[in-house]
Amino acid sequence: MLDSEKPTLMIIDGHSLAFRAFFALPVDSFQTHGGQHTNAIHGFLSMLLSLLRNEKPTHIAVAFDISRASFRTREYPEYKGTRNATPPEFLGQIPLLQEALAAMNITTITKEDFEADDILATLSVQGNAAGYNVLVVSGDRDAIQLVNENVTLLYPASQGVSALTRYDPARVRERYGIEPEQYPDVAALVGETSDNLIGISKVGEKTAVKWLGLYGSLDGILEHADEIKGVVGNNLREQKENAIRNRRLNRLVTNVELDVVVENLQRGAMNQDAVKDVFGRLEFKSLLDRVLKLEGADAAGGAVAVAAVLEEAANAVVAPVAPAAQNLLDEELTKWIARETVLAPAGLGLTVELQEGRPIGFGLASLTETITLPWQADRTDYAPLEAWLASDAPKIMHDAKPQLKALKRAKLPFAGLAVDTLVAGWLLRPGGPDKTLVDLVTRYLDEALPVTDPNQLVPDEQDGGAPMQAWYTLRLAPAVLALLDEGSKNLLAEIEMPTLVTLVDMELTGVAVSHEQLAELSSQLGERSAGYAASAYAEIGREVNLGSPKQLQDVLFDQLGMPKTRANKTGYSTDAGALADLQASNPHPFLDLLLKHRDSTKLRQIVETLDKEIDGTGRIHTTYMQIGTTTGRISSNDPNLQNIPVRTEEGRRIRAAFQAGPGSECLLTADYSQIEMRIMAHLSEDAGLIEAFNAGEDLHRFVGARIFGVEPAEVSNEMRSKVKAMSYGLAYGLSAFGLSKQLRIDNKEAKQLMTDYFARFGAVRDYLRNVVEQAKVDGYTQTLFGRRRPFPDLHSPNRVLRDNAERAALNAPIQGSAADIMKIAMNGIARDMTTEGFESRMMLQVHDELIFEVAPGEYDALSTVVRHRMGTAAELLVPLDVQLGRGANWDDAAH
DNA sequence: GGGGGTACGTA
DNA sequence: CGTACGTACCCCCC
Repeated sequence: MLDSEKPTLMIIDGHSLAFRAFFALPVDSFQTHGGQHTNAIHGFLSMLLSLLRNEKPTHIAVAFDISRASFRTREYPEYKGTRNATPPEFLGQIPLLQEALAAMNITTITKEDFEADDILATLSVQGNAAGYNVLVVSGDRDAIQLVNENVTLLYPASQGVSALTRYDPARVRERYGIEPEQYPDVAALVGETSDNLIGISKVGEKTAVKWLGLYGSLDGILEHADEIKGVVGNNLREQKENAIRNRRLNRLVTNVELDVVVENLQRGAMNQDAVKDVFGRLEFKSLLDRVLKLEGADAAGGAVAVAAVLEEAANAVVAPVAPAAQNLLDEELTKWIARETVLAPAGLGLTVELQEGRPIGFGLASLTETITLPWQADRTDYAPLEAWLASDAPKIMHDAKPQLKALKRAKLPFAGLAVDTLVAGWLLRPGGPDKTLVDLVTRYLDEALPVTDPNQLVPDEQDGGAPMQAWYTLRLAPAVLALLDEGSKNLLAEIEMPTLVTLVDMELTGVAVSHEQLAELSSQLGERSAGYAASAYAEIGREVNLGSPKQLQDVLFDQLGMPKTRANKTGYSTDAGALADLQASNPHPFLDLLLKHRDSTKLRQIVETLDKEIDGTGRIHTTYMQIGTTTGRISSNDPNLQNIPVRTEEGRRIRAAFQAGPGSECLLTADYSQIEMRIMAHLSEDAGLIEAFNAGEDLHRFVGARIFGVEPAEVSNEMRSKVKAMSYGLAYGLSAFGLSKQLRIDNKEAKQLMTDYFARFGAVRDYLRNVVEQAKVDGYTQTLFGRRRPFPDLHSPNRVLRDNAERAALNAPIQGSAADIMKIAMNGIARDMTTEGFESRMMLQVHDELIFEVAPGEYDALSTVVRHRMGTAAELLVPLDVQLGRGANWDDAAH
């Protein structure tokens, strides 16, 4: 039987998880108007609802302790004796929780003289024997001993209960270096403070694991106790009774006599009235929504499916039902691929099933058949699959990037990505809500993608396994493509799909970052912030949270009596601009200290975030979001490497920590200078602006000379910075008001500046006006390479919405064309680097900048490729200027 | 724990 | 009353 066909039994340690929830959630924030505390119940139920949604257990039970007393306390009265008295706020929450569970038709189990753990152990053994996939949910590490091939432990990842870590045997081995059944031996040796079980002195996890590796078990260790040297050896011999006692007590009982059998724990319908009553009394509004939605989801899904079948029947068309997956090998698989490829020349659907970034299975689909292929890293009998993956045979995928990353990690060559439906859907509706296969299938096929087999072990799988996903993806692709205009289809094939493949390599490559430098920087910034904070407190004679806008308002506007700043939703602004205004009108040392404190804490926070992301090889791997923006840009997250500071000296020290990794020679940075202004010159065909770029003169100096009627050499710094702000602001829809504010000049002067600017560069104004007018007619804007962005709000009666849409519309073609150009350049560079066999790697993209790690001896050749590809990515009326830099780190490599 | 709000880093 | 993002913290809610 396949795992996915087995029923799933979920057994939960109610007491341990409720107790964790109690400490994870603030007790004061969760109480009813009647004063009943509810934080433990809330936390537990919230976790439970997530589990029900993600894991879809067919059978479920929650076990509770009856009291602290059990056979263990009779045997060893000190057992759990160090525990503090149960907090009074926790008392009383358990019966209410049990009442809520009863309303949800979930069985709760208790057993006199036993702990909840023993009930879990007993049910786990029974479920395993009866052929269930068993999910044990517990906050007690002793449950690790229950893990085996069919039993997975979900253990809270941190203090709370929201994130659960899956412990299967492999994960236990990885985390503890032992087999699951050996865990009690480790715990017996080390001891368990929370249970008041004292272990062997000086023996920690490392030593215990080492001994187990040598002697296999606790018994083996004790037999060979004489062979163990040193102080720990003595301790073992002297204190072995502790270990023996601990082992006796931490062995879970697997034959507790229970009133229920596993088959009777089947999930049934909730009693909705009872649920509403209990949740109502607990005053859980959002949880009630969630629980009713969960219950309703099954029913609604069924209704839609029935309706779809009825409708199809009426039309006398065969209902779209995914073909059952076949499992083929060797010649059969070869034949299948060959045959279906001929029948479906547009491509086959492919879904790589992942677990923690590794491939664990493949789903292939033609329109009429699907194939399922489980995968293990060491298997070698899938030659036909590997050959097909590596070939140019077209593949149609959904959200291919993580899948392609996984293939690369598994060293499986891949080629032939024809369409990614996620990206195609984004081109159709950038900014739309479509993020998943379910979203797109609903919208473009008007079908409900079947909910997965409820026995599925993998969480968040709502779409029916890899073969079925592949089948829906294959059918979705033409539905989406049919709605794309020719330009967008071209953009998809020529720019976006190659970009996706390029990003795969960049993400896997990552960038080397010095932990030492970041740590040093962090401590310096930490000391600095502490100093600023102390001085700031001294100025106002008390300590406040400088990070709290609310508390700052008290200080500034009440205590110091400063004039009110710009209003926002929660009071008055305390942002850097507002504080600078205050400093000008009401100078006070506190303001300056506050700004400096903000600056240093912000930088420190960035440093800390980055430091945490450095992996075992000293590198940081960001994830690029190809569909993350409405304009066509790429975004970066976890961590965001596109907003690393650069403007201040301190910020640049962070960049200096990004360096050429071991074995490489240096970093190369390449950026487009003023690409958006160049695009404006191109699109507007403004003669003055084109001349400015062709003159080779400093742009702002050139423009300043025209506007102020002086020679370029006579343009002062002040004039230049005004012109610069004006030029950049243009592409954002800047108003005279905004310009005056930014430059801190009066509105009249700003207006004059704009008038003078457009007197010389009138085509720019005409172009910007025209973009908006055209967008009103078409309903969308378009970039140089045909990327469209719809703007429904241009006709909104709401002035604010309309104005916002106008500014976004005039910016979209400019920002978007720059994004197109950069993507074209990246793909060209990646292609050249592959075909010419470079060892160097492209690592980062920051909108108009690329960063490479240069292999020894490759700098000159690489810089030639980069300059060429970036410089020729588009043919504009003005040259594309590319600045290159070289250095040992990102800061040095900036020119 | 999660959402809204504010603030701020980048292009 | 300047476009496009992502993240962290505070605060308040459940």
